[in-house]
Amino acid sequence: MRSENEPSGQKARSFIEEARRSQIVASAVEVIAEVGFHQASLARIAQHAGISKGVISYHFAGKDELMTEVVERTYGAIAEHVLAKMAGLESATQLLRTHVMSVAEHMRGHRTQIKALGEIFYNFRAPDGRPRYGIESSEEIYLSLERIYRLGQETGEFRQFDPRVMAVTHSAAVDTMFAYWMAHPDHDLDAHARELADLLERACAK
Amino acid sequence: MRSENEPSGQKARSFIEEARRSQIVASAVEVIAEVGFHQASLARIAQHAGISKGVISYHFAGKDELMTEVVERTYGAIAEHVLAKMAGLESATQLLRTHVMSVAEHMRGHRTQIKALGEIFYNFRAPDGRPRYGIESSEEIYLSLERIYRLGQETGEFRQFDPRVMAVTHSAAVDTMFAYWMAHPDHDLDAHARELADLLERACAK
Amino acid sequence: MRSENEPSGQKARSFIEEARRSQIVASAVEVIAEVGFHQASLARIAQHAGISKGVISYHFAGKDELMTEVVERTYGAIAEHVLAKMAGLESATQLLRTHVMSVAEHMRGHRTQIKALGEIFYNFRAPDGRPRYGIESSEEIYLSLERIYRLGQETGEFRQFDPRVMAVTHSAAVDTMFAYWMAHPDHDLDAHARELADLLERACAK
Amino acid sequence: MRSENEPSGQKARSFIEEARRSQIVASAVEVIAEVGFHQASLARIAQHAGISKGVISYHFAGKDELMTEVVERTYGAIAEHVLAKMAGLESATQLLRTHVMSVAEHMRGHRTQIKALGEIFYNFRAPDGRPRYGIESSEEIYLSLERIYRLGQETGEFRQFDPRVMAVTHSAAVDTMFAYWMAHPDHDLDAHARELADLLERACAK
DNA sequence: CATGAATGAGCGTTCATTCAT
DNA sequence: TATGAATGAACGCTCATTCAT
Repeated sequence: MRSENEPSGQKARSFIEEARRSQIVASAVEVIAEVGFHQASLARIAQHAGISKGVISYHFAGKDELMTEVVERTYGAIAEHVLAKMAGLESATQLLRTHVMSVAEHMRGHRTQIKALGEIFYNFRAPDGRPRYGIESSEEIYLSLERIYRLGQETGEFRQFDPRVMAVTHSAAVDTMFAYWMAHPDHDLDAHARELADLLERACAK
Repeated sequence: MRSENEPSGQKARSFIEEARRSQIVASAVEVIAEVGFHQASLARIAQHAGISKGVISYHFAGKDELMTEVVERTYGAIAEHVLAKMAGLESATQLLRTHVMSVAEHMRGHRTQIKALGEIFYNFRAPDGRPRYGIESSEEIYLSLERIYRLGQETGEFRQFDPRVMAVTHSAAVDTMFAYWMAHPDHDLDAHARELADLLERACAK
Repeated sequence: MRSENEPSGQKARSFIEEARRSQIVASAVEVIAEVGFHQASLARIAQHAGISKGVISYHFAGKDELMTEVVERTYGAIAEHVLAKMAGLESATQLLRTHVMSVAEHMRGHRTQIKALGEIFYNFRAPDGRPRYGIESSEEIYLSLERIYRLGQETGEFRQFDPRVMAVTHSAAVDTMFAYWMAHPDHDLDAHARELADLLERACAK
Repeated sequence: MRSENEPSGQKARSFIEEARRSQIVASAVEVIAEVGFHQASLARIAQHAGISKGVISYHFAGKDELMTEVVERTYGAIAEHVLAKMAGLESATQLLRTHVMSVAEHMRGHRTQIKALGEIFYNFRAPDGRPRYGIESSEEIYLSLERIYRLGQETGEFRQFDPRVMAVTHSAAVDTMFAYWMAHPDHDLDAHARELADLLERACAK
């Protein structure tokens, strides 16, 4: 196991190692998206990547670490894209609409990754049986969205409502927009996003 | 399989059998809710019920039939409750609000069942690997909700919008209200439901 | 278990009991012939007979006793038929030919029974793993056939040869004639029997 | 399954792997010969070989593949030996006698293998319940033997008879010679083979 | 670094048998 | 007599993990 060699914890990974990790993560994403979390065995992931099972064990402490890495990379990519789009905007309405639209935008180009992300969020559990990423781990998102809704209330753009309920609903609506689109690939994602933005905007309006 | 012991093909289930099936279904619900679909092995379900593994195989053709039964019973109970509450209502606004409120009402008394239901919906797959209850099987719900929203548009209560997006969002918001409440048991479910009803009502308002 | 009630071992079976045993044996024969010895579970045999599994356990000490009964009844029927045909014949050649022809005759009307018999002979094993009816249990047949061949040698009809090899070969040829006919139902069983009788007769001729 | 660990699809088997497969096949042969096909579970075969159950699953796709391999290796060895002995012979009488004698010769050194082969032939069934190697799969042998008998008829060595009946009988006689010898280890196999060759030769003679 | 090999626990399922009613 | 119910062992198989090379 790699970590045995790095008691200090932070030694930089070699280029080769980084490449292997990326390759394995990519393979994991594809396999999970295709066959689901539980059918995505290390054997299948290795086979899909064209490497031996042992390689995965060598580069990752276990299946858990691999899954965690998938989540971090995939989730990070969404956040990066969305935050870039929202940077500089000042009105709550604009922020709200931009969030919905930019997530949809990102979805279109990253179906597989987001599918895999959802599978892991929903299925990955600690050895004690408790979900590793329960809804608790959405707290960060809820806080971000709440900030937008609170801003709108402060500026007077929005009526008074419970920002937490709005954030939870907003988040759920966006996630399900993705799931619906995955199940109905001909569905017009852009139109859905626009309708959803309207919906949320009106729900907040005074 | 049960029929091994029974000459006649279609005999109604005996009282004892019905009791056992119910007991097993109940145990399955509890185990699934606690450890998740995939960790809910027949061995665990049997152990939890205090019976031997073979009993389950005796009363159910297989894990599939057991899961199907759990879904039918649990989902049926929700539908029954909600439909009863909505019966007789005529205004789309009332229907919409009642749907949200009555689902929340039911949730409060059936946490475990609904948790298990979600696990099965999300994780149960056919032998070919395809989800048994994918988002496709929400079609029925979407159609029901669409009917409400269309009614509102026809009566002039609601503005023009895409009823499908509204239905999908409504459904997601309700499901996530449940998940959020499960993760935060002190959360005020009723208040959330009321806020959500407001939110949806305003989103539709002219 | 029945035998518990009859320490003396020989109490006559009631009419009802006899009927049940016959019914179960008949069902066992049909099931074994259709799906093979190992797939012929008590459950399947009971289901095929339209009775509950428990009935079999009640009337037979176990699967072993049932199988033994099938063998005895089926084998007895063949012996009865063949011996009747051979009764009164005196020349070894006639006896030999009649044996082959009468077995074939019986086969035509008892495909299922003989198929089942073969399955049991070949597959039925004692708990220690040893075949219950190995080739050792053909000893009786071999002795009968040997008697015919010895007779022919004594009367001068036949040349000198090892009667045991002839008997073993004769028996195998007849059994395989059946197996071949089962696999090729359009095969002309009578013609095969006649050819086989010729073959054996010539093999013995001076 | 082996391929899990192997990137390239068609790589030749390593020496070690080949050794393990041979070891497992050998163990399977011994266990099958001793306790019969159906009692020969993977657990027993593994235990007999002194390895864990998983090893078998690792080297063979499943029980089916293992059984198929046993058949191929064992049957191949017989064919090889017999064909070598028959090569170059031209008279039908010689071919016939050599076939019987060389099979017997091979039997003497491969009791266990041939016993196991018989078990598999008779008991191995496809998932649909149909025998994997029924009497139908003896067709190849029948054709070979028929060729010999036809040759004899053409050259005038043999009288006219149905070559198929002769082939089926020949094959059955040889198989049963083996079974008889297995049950009676003191039986003189060579003498039996010689007697059988005489028997068949005379049965064909003009 | 990477591999192939091996492990052992756990899975869903089948089945002969036992037993109270 | 007959039944439905229940048991528990064994089955083939999957899989994350470990390890010598």
